[in-house]
Amino acid sequence: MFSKFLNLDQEKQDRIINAAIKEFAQKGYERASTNEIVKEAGISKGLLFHYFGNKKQLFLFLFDYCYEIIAEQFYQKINLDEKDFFTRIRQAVMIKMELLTIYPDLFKFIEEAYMEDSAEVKIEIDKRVKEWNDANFGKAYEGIDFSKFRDDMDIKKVLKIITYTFEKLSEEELLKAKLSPTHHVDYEKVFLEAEDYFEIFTKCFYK
Amino acid sequence: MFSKFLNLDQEKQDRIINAAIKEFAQKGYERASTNEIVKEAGISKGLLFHYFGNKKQLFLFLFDYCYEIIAEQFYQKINLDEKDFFTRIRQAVMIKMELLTIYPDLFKFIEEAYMEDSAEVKIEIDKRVKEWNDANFGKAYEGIDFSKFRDDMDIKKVLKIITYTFEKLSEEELLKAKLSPTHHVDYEKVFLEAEDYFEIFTKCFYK
Amino acid sequence: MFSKFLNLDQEKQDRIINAAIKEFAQKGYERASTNEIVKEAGISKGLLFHYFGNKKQLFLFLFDYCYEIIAEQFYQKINLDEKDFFTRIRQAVMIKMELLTIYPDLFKFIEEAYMEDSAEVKIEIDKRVKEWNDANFGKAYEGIDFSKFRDDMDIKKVLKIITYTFEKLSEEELLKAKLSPTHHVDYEKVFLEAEDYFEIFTKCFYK
Amino acid sequence: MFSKFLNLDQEKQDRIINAAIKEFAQKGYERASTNEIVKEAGISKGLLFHYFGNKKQLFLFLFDYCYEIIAEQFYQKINLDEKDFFTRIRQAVMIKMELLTIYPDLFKFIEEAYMEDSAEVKIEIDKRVKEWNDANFGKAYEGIDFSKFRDDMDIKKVLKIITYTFEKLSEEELLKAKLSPTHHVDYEKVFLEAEDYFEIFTKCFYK
DNA sequence: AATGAATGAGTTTTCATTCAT
DNA sequence: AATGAATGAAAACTCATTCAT
Repeated sequence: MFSKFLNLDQEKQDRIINAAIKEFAQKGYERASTNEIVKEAGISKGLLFHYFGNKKQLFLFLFDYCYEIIAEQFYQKINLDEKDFFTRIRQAVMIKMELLTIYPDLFKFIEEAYMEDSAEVKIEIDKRVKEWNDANFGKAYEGIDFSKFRDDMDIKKVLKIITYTFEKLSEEELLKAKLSPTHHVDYEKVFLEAEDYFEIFTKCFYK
Repeated sequence: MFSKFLNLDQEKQDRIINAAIKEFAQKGYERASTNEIVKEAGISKGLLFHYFGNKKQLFLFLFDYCYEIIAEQFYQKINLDEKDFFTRIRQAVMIKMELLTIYPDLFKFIEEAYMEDSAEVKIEIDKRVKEWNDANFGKAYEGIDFSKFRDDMDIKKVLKIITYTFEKLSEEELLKAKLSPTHHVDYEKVFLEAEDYFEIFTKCFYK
Repeated sequence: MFSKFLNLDQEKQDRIINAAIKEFAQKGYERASTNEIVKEAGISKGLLFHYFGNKKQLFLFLFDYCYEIIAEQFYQKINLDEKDFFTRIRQAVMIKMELLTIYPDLFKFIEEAYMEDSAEVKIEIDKRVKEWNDANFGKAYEGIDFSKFRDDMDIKKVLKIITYTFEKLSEEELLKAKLSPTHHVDYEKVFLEAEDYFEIFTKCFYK
Repeated sequence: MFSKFLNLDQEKQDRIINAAIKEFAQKGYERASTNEIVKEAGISKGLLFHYFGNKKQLFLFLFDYCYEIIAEQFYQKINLDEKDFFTRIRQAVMIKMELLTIYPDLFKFIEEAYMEDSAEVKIEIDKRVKEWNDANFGKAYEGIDFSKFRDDMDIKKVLKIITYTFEKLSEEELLKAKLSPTHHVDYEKVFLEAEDYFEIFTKCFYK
């Protein structure tokens, strides 16, 4: 599919990818300009289309690219020997924060992509997100000692409640950051707040 | 502000509003075409701008319009005499579903508006959402008997967990619907699933 | 022609005239908006066209109106008993400056009108200017004692040289004023400079 | 800046330049339509903006282009060895007339540009005119034998009187031409009239 | 492979003028 | 006389995509 592009020398690939991610992250799919991308990447107009066919395919390629990098890094850093659920989740939250500071553009891009509602692109993104979630949900919980959980509740639903809560919390923090003048997330505060929720969940869901 | 528009006969107002909501809901702010809106509404190009000044003001007008209708209907239908939290929430979920089937376009539009990331419009929408939330969060929980909740947990965080869970559940159901061939939400299934969560929450959070 | 308009009570006429002059003076013929004019004048859209037919006729009406007021004032103030040419010219320059400070809008409008190159309007304006000049050239020089001038030169050409010089000088000063930050003409400096030219002309053209 | 445009083959450049000059000369900046220009030039709408960015830049490019051509031709034709002021001026007038018949459109465009009062463009044009005048005023009078002039008058003001007179004369002739049915300047008559003025000036300003 | 000139349908917005009331 | 809603052609400008070189 993108084999022509992937055969380029790494430096050129990076130039193009970074230029494109930057533009999409800043302006969203619709407003992003392929003109700006080629200018920033220092390549010709025709070449971009030679490699990616059209804007949509470029966008989806980048989405997969970003997702893969982040996922790979994530599973490399996480310690799957840790059996306690909450310790594992705590780890995951910290790693996510770490990656956020290392790859802010990739996260920004992914975040924008999630919210993209250009009909053309949304369905494709949603499909990919679903696939990724299905594939990785199990992985993230690999080796967890679920015997610590109460027996009188559907454990799948319990996990969902926990996951939903942390997802919504981080969405809210990102929104707050966007509306604040500095645009910065106060990670320490977030982490402290998260601890409170861990405590509640432990009380509720552990035996 | 929009007094010229609001003095029109209801039928014409509706034609314009429906055409605009449809277009924005389908394509998002940026891609929506004022050309399409006037064509669908059967009015001239100039008239739309005579009433609304520009595309952005039209969009924000529609947002307020949709929000007001839905909120008004919601608070008309909900029974604020019901003191039990979960019974109240159960009511709210049912009313929301009912409204979703009566006004699918309004919800679709609101949903898209939330996710809009055209910088021009996003900030304005976020502002409005924050105001609405601040104003209505208290209202929805008016008269609730919070003494039934456990005393060893921060009740605000508990309420957040519950709210987040139901929000995420409905987001997921809407996404599933979009990806399904029929585009329909299976309300009965959703309701049954919700019951399971109510049970878990009651066990966890009530004394 | 404009009898409908001229039968209005003076106050309403003035409101309309002032609003229109202001708009045209500020933006020129093409960019001036009839919308702004009616808003400023506090009348309806239809009425303006009821009185003046179209934008062009309104513009030409205003041109005549301004010209008449200024000319009338000018010939009222000038002392036609003064027989010496240069004293008379000196008077004329001073009166013009005085009127410029009393009726800045009218002058600004006239000035803009002269420079108007909307083809539609330019020819009409040029025609009127020519007519006015022909009619008034004689009048301005009424009673002048031309016997003081040298006999070996065509006096008509001599007068033209003098007139051209002062016209160009004031054009240049207006341009300078426009390019300066304050937009103000330094009348005193202009007057002193004019004196130098009077001296040269007296030396050259008087016996 | 306009390097993309200047790399085109001459024929295409000319087509575009001529179409644009024609449209601007006829209608002035504001009323000129880029649509008409591309139609006349036989190029696509996008291309014009690819080359010139926007209407204003196109206009200013044309102004510089016209000015340069005319100035270059002028200084190529004028004989700077001629030391007598009036002979030199006579030469200049003739060359200007000659150029006016060779490049009527360029002159027309420049003339309209001078008078342009679209605020957007006027300031830029005025700036350029001032620069050109400062740079070329000295050049035109290079090598002139000013010792022939009377010593009892400020020579700078004398030169201004002479320049103003000829400028106004040609303005008047152009206006007459515009109002005449044929639109043609009667150069012979103009030249004869100019001779009369030369005579007056020689009598007045030479020793 | 690589270029970048060229396209043209598309966008939002403006505005003089009309006309039913 | 007076209103102002309604029109729709026209404006400047954009941009993903193509294609000859």
